[in-house]
Amino acid sequence: MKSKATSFDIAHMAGVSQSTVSRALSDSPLVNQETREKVKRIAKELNYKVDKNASNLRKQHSQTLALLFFEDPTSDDSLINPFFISMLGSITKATAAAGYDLLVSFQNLKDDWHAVYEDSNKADGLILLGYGSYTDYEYKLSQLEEQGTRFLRWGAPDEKHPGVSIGCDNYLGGVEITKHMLSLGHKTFGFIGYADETAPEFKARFDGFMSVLLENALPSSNVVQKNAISTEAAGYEAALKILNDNRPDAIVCASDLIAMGAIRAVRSLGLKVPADIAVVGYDNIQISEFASTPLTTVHQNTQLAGELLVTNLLKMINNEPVTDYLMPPELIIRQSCGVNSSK
Amino acid sequence: MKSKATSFDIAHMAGVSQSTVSRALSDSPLVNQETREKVKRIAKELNYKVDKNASNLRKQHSQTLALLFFEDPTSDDSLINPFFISMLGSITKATAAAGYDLLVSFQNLKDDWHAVYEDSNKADGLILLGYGSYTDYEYKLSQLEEQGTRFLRWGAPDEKHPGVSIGCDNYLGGVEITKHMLSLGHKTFGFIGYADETAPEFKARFDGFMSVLLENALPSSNVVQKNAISTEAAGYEAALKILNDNRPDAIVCASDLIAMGAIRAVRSLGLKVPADIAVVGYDNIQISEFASTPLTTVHQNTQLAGELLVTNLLKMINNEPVTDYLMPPELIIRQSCGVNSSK
DNA sequence: CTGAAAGCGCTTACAG
DNA sequence: CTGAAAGCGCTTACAG
Repeated sequence: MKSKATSFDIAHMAGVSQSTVSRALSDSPLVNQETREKVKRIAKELNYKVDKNASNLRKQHSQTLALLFFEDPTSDDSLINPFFISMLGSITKATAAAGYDLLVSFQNLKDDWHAVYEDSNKADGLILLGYGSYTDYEYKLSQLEEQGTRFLRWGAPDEKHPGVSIGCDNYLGGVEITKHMLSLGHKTFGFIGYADETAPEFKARFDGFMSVLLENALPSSNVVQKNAISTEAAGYEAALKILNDNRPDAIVCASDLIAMGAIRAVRSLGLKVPADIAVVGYDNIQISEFASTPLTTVHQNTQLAGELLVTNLLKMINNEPVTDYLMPPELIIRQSCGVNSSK
Repeated sequence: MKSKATSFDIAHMAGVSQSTVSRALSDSPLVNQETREKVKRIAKELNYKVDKNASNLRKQHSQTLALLFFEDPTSDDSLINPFFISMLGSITKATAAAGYDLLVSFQNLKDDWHAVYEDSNKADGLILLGYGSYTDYEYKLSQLEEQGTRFLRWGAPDEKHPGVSIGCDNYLGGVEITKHMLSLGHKTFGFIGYADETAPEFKARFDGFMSVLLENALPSSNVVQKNAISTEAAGYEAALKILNDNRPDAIVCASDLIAMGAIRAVRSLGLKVPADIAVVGYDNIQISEFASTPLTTVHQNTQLAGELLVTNLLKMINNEPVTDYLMPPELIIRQSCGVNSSK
């Protein structure tokens, strides 16, 4: 293994100064066309690549964005929430398109903030990605802000939280899905998913759901809500509890994973989806389309979300103003509610 | 935004030299207990973090691993192969556990190798992850090696390829799945998936499959093979072609995604899985469990794979010897082949 | 145990 | 258009 070439090696071979090499390689207009070409040719021959550490140290920025996944502490190790996974792709691409590198790390919302600061040091900006409540971490967020770290949070804008956030309008998603249910004649509901501050996304969906019921003068006795984390197993358990007590027209689930479990629960009692009980999910994860009964759900445009996150973070880095943004949700009607849309 | 503190600031405040600060912070045994504590306290107060660029430049290594996804050029943008996604989690964790950072980038196998070299410059080692053939890229791989880059390839070891690789035994996977089919009495088969060098993983699965048929003296006229890339749509198309011509006992698919499509095709003709036709997949992606008919498939231990990839790459970086490794596959029997295992 | 000094490989004013 | 020089913020021999 030969030691790597430096700009001095190239300078030597090209018979110019090292400064000129640096200029030529960065396409500075200050350098003669001919010189530039010669330098570039030699650099190529030597398989020379600028040392990022040196370059970044000198330039005082890292040309790197960090993506911090805050894991759902409840979900098991091997199963990352498919929704986030799908955002990873678009974030990676948007980052690369902007000429930045992407540092990815998984964080535990509970304790690993030390690592966050570490990362904030290695990156020009941070993207915070994770379900769940940042409520207990406002303090940390403030500290991040105070420290001058540029960061963007995925999630619903919330005046209680420092920093700007980009998210999907979960309230509106809940509204749309519920209107759809009502239009199909469903009147009594189960709702599965946390509906409190520990899961702001779920709560927003639930609130949207309830608002439509209220609007339509349906009594709150028409709905029974059960907490559940976003897993198939939790959805199954919760659905079973609901079905043991009563038999609503429909079960509204705070996530697709929960919905998968709910469908299994319905079936396990010998009932059919959607003939006996309708089920809706949220997220439009890949499974939802291929499920035994293709799931009616709400799509969140992860492609757009990733791009928005990256371009806005870049704006922050360039000291341009950035504001909260809420993306509209998109209702995807499939078979699990009793409507058969064309495939 | 106040400018970041440096080790000199701390040195000043602590009344010691900057070298001592550096030593104290890195827990050098050379520094007095009391001094260390004072320095650390002040560092904490100032929210000081070592500048990685400076530190890495000085130490001449980056303490970073790069993960390069080679995208299946055929798959659409938004859908990353779930199998790889699942490896991302374990790789990230293993990397973090080793105290390294992870740089993630998506590459196009075709042209973006420039970026690979870039990355090789920013990381101490590279993990190459992607389906498909590296055949055309041997040259690039050699160049990487020549350049002294430490890299590990995910995939079947292959003497034609430079570098060491860690992979799953696809041949054995094909063997096991086929033995299972035979034990259920299936005798005629469709096989969906490329079975040539462009897709070495698929080919190995196919070869394993064929070897068992041969062993059992089944004529090759008992199998019809159709090419397909790893998508639901391609699986659907290919299955339809097979079913239009003949009606095998079972369809063996080179991936779960293909199998999902095959199942849809079988159904679209009014046939049932597995009653009329058995279907098997490969990968054990999340969908396979929740599919309309839970899929019999082959599990690849992504958790282990990720750890193996990281620990072995770290060994390479430390100049320890590393050899190719093939992980055994694991047959997961569910309902799509006609056997009802306990859930 | 501690400090002064060198140097990692760049970029970019400064001077010509 | 080009070169000589400074300096980004560290780590680590070297000297005490």
